[in-house]
Formats: sequence, structure tokens, C-alpha cells
Amino acid sequence: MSEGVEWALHSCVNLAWMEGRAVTAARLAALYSLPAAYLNKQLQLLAKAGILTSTPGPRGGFRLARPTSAITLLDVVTAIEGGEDAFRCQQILREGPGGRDDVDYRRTCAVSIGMRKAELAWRRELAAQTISDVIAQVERHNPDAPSRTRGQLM
Amino acid sequence: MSEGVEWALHSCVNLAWMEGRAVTAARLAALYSLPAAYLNKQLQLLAKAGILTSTPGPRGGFRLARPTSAITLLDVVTAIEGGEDAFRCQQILREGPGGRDDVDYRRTCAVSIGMRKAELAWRRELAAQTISDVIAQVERHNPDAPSRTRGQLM
DNA sequence: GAGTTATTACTCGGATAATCGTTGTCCGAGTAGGATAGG
DNA sequence: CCTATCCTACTCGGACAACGATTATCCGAGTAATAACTC
Repeated sequence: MSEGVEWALHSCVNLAWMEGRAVTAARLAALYSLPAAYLNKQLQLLAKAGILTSTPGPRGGFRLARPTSAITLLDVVTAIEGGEDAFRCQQILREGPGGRDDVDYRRTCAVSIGMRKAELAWRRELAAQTISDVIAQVERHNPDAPSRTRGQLM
Repeated sequence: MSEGVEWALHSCVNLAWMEGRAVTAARLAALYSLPAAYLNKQLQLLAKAGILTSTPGPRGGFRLARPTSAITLLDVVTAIEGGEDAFRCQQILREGPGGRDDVDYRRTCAVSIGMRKAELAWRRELAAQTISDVIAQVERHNPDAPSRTRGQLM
């Protein structure tokens, strides 16, 4: 899985603490000494997915497009990684004995079904957690994280 | 995810139908027109994980090391992909404000915990399914698959 | 004919390249704010 | 002093390389069956 997912999730949390103020990719990257231009790439993907809004020019940057309770971990993962399954059935049964070209083995192959079952469980668990949940847990263990981060980003 | 996982799973199913007879990597590969040498590599990983046993020389090949009901999908996936999580926390919080070097953020970071929760659900679902389950489903929809495959492999 | 030995063909096993995706970098399009000049 | 225009600096956005992992290939080590040879 792409490392950008981790960056994107942390950036969403940090943006949530900025209360709607725009933050540039460079500042978000400086927080964790990340390559700014590459983080920018990930934030663009989030913007394209409707999770962030971006504004160019001076005083520009990124900000959350929705309340944190309406952004699931699955939303962020899908935005960065794309919607395809990790296990993508190549339908090798088509080349096997009794294989047919007019059958979609992604639906019928027992191996594919079993793997897909696990992936759905993974997705379900990701969809059940929001950025809001993450923030709540962080603030419980580290109550001054929001103000400290805000100080670094302004 | 590596394409070899799909090959390995299908190979396990096919080996199960061979009732303990050894089958060479070349024959298993020919079933689906796969590159034999590369499939051999995956089968080696399964052997190293104790899922298959390998015997060299004439009349050699691979065979299942355990009953199909004792081989889970997770066993096969882990053998091919390795045991590491897909989402591997880089602990970027160490570089952030208030980051400490003596803290294992893989355990404490809320983002990491949330992602890990989903991965555990994925693993749990994979561990709940065995090769035996897959075979049962195949034979229900395609009762003559075992004999047909056996004919191709002998 | 039976046992023993040398041979041979076959298989896995690991070391070695080629390809593709991820990671990382750079420069251009567009914008908003500020400076400047005119009224 | 106020307003309109121009300019400048700053930001995102997408195009362009570098690295690493996956994919693919090849040849050697070892084994078991076979064939030949001896008793």
C-alpha cells in the first residue's frame, strides 16, 4: 500500500484542527519533514475526490471540504489508492481446462469470491471509522495536540 | 498484491485433486499457460512455509503437506506476500511536533490503530476460509472439475 | 538370473536480468493581494 | 485621499525522471529411476 495513505490521513487530521483555514502543502509537509511536492500530489488526489478543496494564489492552500464525521478512512484510502481491489482476479481459469471466454470468473471463481469476501470485510471496517473518530482518540491521549499543531501551521 | 497469490491458491486446489501424487511445476503451469519457472518460485515459497512438500528428481514435484481443511487462505497469502501489514506505519509522528523517539507509534498512533483494525478484519476473514471450503464450492458448481483436472495433470 | 554400480534424465533451488509501479522532482498556469499612478 | 490598473509573488496542477519491487528467466545441485555390467 502506498505510503501516501499515511500522509493523507495525518494531513486530514491536521487540517481539521485548522478550523477551515487554508494550509499550503509545503507547511503540511514541513510538519513531518516530508517531500513537499510529493505530498502536494497526494493532496491533489484528495481534492479530486472531493475530500479537500484547493485554492491557488497567495493565502491559498488546502482545507477540508466536509465535516470530519463525514470523511471515512475508506474515502481517503480510495482517493489515494484507487478503487480497485488489492487482489485482482486475472481470470486464469479461462486458460484452464473447461475455461470459457463468456464467463466472468471474477464473479464465479471460488478463489476470487473467497478473496473478495476478505476485502469487503476490510472495506467495511475502514468505512466504519471516520476522521472524527481518529481525532477523538488523539485528543483523549494528547489534549494539547490541536493547539500545538495549530501553532506550527500558522 | 502479487499475482502469485492467485496462482498459488489455484495450484493448491489442483494439487488437492491429485490425491497425494506429486506434480511438477511445469505441469501446473501448463494448465493455465503460466510461466513455469516463475510459478516454481511461488511453489517454493509455499514449500518453505510448510504448505507443500517438494521432491526433486524424476517422478518428483510438489504435493500438499497437510489436509486441505488445515490450509487457510491466510496461510497461502502470508507464504507468498510475507507477514507484513499492507499498511506499514512509517511513524512520521516522530518528526512532528511533540514527537518522541522512545515511543512506538505503530501501537499508539490513532491512524495506525485504525488501519490495523481493518487489516485484522481482513486477516480474520482469510483465516476463516480453508482450501477445503474453496474446493467444496467449486465441486458444487462444477462436479467434474476434479476428474478433468486430474486428466490434464497425469 | 540377481545384485551392484555407473549413467542419465529429470526436478527443484537459488542466482541473475527485465519490466512496471511507486516515489520523487521540476516548471508552468492561474490567482489574489499589494504597489503604483492618476483623479 | 480615493480609485482603478498593473505588477509581483505565491499556490496549485500536471508533466517529467529515479528508484525499488514485482515479474520473468536461466543454469547448477541433487536425486531417483534406468541401463549396463559382473558374479
